[in-house]
Amino acid sequence: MPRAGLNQQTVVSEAARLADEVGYEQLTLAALASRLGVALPSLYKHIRGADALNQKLSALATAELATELTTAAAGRAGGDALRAMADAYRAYARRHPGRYPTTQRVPDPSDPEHVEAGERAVGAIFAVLRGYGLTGDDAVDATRALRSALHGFIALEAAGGFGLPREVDRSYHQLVAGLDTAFRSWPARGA
Amino acid sequence: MPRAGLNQQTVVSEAARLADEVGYEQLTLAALASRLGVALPSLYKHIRGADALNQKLSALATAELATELTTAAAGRAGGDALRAMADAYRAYARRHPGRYPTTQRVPDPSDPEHVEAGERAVGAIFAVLRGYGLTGDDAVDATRALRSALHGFIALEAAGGFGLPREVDRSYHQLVAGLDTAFRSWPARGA
DNA sequence: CGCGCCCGGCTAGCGGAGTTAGCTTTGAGG
DNA sequence: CCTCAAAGCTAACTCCGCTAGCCGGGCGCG
Repeated sequence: MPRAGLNQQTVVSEAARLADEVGYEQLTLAALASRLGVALPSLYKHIRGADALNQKLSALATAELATELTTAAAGRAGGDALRAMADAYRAYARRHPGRYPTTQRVPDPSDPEHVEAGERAVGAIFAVLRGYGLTGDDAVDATRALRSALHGFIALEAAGGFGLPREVDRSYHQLVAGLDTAFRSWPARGA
Repeated sequence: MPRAGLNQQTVVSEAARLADEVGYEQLTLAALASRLGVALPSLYKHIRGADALNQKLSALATAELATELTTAAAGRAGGDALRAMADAYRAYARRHPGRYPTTQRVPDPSDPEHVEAGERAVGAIFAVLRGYGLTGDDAVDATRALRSALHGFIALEAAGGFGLPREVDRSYHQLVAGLDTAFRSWPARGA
């Protein structure tokens, strides 16, 4: 009986693929093991358990998302950058419906790659907001607003909270336009 | 051995209390049964199963939330109404961390009370947006934007995605102010 | 080239969650 | 007072995560 030749890398990336196929909620160690042609307990040689797997998935997805956001914003500024980043954000969530939810997990402080990925993601957002003249506490507030709006939209969309799919694109476009408006005249702190 | 005297009403409302105490993820039929002083399978005399319970919980929470939103907006208009409604929304989510997540479920079409509760909630939002002169498709887009922003913020907050708790209030305040700005000059459709 | 040992696979078995089947018994209404 | 529907129960099954402990493949070193 030849060995499967797994390692943490292959386990996590296959888990990511599986999650995208069957949905985050349906991602199970049993399904993953069977997909990898291995008995369930064998996974424990590579990963500490279900929770650790989700954490690693979060690190992977956060890194991917950070890269896409950075790429989207590169070479653009202001509203252009904002729209490009927002589109990239939603596109990632739609392309990877299983791994996207894991990006909401707070990064594991003991995993340097995870922490770095999280910093890259907010760094990309900060860079765009700097184009609106937002820095310091204002940038913190605006970052939270941007993340809230985009994540909220995607969560509602994924939950089926909206009606006709065709119209959803327009609503997203309007949301981003609204953010642009808000950032242009972001209320002064303490206002 | 005297009967416990349960019915669907008492089961669901106790589930709501339990969910708020232990968290939505930790709400389990086993825990609920033990809380009600009954064996687990007995619950099936009142509820079809775990999924049906969550659906009923959703109906309950949606109705409560709709009432709070309506009350908050009553007698106010424009930015005042928006701020009051946004505060009520977040207050509900914080006061009922277990039942709030269920409000994201799409209403069960076969449960008239659930459907009606959902309509009341978006009706309350529509009424506030009408104060900004938003109607028709614009109101649909703006409603989605508002729900996205508020829900997204609460989701990130609950996930621990923000830092210092003290600052979070300010960020929420700024988010709502940004929404006010956006709604004041909501981009024309087709823009 | 051969041999030892590490490590990645396995089987067995536990506890917890949800669900179903089918029995018993309470207690309200005729 | 007696019937009977409904409300409780026990037992048993499935699926999931996890732990313990065994086994053998194949790499590294003598």
